[in-house]
Amino acid sequence: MTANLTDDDYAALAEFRFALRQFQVFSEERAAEAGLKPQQHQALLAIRAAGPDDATVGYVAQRLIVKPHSASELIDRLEVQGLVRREPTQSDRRRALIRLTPQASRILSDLSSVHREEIRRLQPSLVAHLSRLT
Amino acid sequence: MTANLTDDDYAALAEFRFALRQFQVFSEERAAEAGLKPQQHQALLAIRAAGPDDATVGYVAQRLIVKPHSASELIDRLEVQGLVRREPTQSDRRRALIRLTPQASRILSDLSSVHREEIRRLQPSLVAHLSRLT
DNA sequence: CCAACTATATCGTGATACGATATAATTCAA
DNA sequence: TTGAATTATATCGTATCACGATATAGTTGG
Repeated sequence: MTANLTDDDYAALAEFRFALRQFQVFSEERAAEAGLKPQQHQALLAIRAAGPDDATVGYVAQRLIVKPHSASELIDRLEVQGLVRREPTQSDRRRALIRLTPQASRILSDLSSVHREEIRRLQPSLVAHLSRLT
Repeated sequence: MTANLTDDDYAALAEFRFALRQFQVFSEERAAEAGLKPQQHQALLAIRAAGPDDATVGYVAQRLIVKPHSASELIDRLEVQGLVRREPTQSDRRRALIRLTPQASRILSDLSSVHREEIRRLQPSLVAHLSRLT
C-alpha cells in the first residue's frame, strides 16, 4: 500500500501543488478585481456553461461540489448583487432556473478571457509536473 | 482585450475547474481520513519537500502562498497535534526549523502515495482539458 | 391520496486566513 | 558602535463561508 517515496517524489508533489495554488491565487485575485468572491466566479461560470434549462441551484451545487444549501446561499448573494436572477419554472415549481444578468455576462466574459490566457501560459508547466509524477 | 468566447470555451473552462475541484475534494477527504485539515496536509508536504535547512515558518508561507502569520498559526496547530516540532536555529535566533515527527512522516507517506496514484489516474483527463483550452 | 422523496431555503456554528499590531533579532550606514 | 530600518515570527479580534440540522413546498409512486 505505502509505496516508497523518494525525496524527488515529495518535491514533485509539492511543486505540483504550488503550481495549482499559484493558479488559484491568480484566479482569486482576478475575481476580486472584478468584485467577485472566488466561489461567485465559479458559480457564474457553471451557470454560463450549463445548458439553458440546466442551471438550477442543484446543478450549481453539483458542479461546485458543495451542498445544495450552500449553493442556495451562494446564489442568494449573487442575486443581491444583481448578478443572477431566479426564474421560476412551470414544469417543476420547486426549481428555479438561474440566469446571468448582462452585468454578470460582461464580468464573466472578461474573467474567462484572462483565465484562458493564464491557463495557456501555465499549460507547459502543468503538463511537465504531471509527467514528472507519472 | 475581451476575446470572443464561444459556448465551448465556457464549457471547457467549467470542466477544467470541475476536474480541479474533484481533485481538491479527493485530497481533502483523504487528508480528513488521516486526521488532517487540508492546509495541514499541504504544510507537511511543503516541509518534507524543503531542504533540511529551509523549512521555516516563512518558507511554508511562501509555498502555501499565505501570510507568514497565517503559516505561524497553521504550524501552531500542527505542533499541538504532535505532527511537527520547532527547532531553534543558532545562526538566526528569530527563525526556527520545522521538523516532522515520525507520526507526521508516516501519515504524509501514506497520503502522498495515494495522491500520486490519483494524479496518475487523472493525468490524461487533465492534459486533455488543458489541450482543449490551448 | 398519502407517504416518500426531491429541491430549495433558513439558522446557528466552527474553522481559518486575514489585517492590524507587537516583539525580538538582525543588518546596515553614519 | 549604535540606533534606525528591516526581517521573522507571533498574538488578537474579525469576517467569511460551507456545513449540519432542520424546515417547507412541491412532486411522484403505490
